Amino acid sequence: MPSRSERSLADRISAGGRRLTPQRVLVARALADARRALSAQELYDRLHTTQPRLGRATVFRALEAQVQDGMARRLERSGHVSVYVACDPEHHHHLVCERCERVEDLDEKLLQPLLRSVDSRYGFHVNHTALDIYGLCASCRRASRKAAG
Amino acid sequence: MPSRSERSLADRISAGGRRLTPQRVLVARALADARRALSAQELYDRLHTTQPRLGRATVFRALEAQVQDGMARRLERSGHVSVYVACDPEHHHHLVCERCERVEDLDEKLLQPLLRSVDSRYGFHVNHTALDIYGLCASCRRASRKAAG
DNA sequence: TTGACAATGATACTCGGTCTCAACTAGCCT
DNA sequence: AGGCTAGTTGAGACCGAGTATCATTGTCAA
Ligand SMILES: [Zn+2]
Ligand SMILES: [Zn+2]
Ligand SMILES: [Zn+2]
Ligand SMILES: [Zn+2]
Repeated sequence: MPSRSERSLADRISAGGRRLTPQRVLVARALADARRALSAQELYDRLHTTQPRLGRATVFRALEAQVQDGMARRLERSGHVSVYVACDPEHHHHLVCERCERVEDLDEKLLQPLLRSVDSRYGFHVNHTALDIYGLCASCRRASRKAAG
Repeated sequence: MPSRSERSLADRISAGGRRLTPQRVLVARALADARRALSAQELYDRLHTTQPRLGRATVFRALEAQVQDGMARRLERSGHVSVYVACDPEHHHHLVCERCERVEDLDEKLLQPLLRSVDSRYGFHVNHTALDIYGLCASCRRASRKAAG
């Protein structure tokens, strides 16, 4: 019954001239509901149990389409596996909690001083930066502090 | 003839209780001479032409050993391929030139303000950061300015 | 409604990387 | 120098993520 979010989901899929198929809706909703980064295989495993007719290649294609349509971003996680996270396309970088796996967006403005220094100190002209910060999110940090006493 | 650098190369391989084999020397020297990031396959292709007896698995193993011994670092380049670059183990991040492929080390101190902000603004406890900055190095930048007029 | 053509799903395939194992050898001990 | 032994090599089987192929299906605009 989440007709609002469902609606906008369908709209965003339809945008860009893509056909609105049940498979794409399925994948997009699953990724959005996860609220964390998942690999295509993980997503396929989850969905395949309840949707036996869903193909593996379709999941890969649906995720790729989401990336191109600005509904998700692909992160190259160490170990040569791509993971996908539902989020806006503008920003570029994430805080990834190693305990609960949640992904938080980093304010791009915080990168400006670093990029300026790179230019001035190294004469290096920055085109693109790949940055992911791993650690403990605020809530996991509180929980672990409490547990540690 | 580069007996000094050759010597220290052998020393560094021997350190950590590893046996000094011609294959390891071969791989280590090739990576050091390249002065840029290379994938295991690229390195194998280069070496295999002049050393037909060198095995593919050996190159992968030699590179992995170099990473563990602090002679090289592995970068997860986009497109699920690992590339290796000969450099010290202490620093963590690189400026990668997209024209000449050279890799330059980034002074870690430049990251401190960003990491502090992440802690204070998001309450996020940073364990580890993966950062690579892509663009044009100083010399390629000069060359391209000159060419563009 | 219908037809063009995008999308799906099954499967074959590619390719980076690892595993296995018999043959080899670096390094140590005598 | 000669031998021992455990680490290393190389060939090839294997694995797993991702892509390509192609007949079939389904969307959506006309
Ligand atoms: Zn995000
Ligand atoms: Zn957390
Ligand atoms: Zn470096
Ligand atoms: Zn350059």
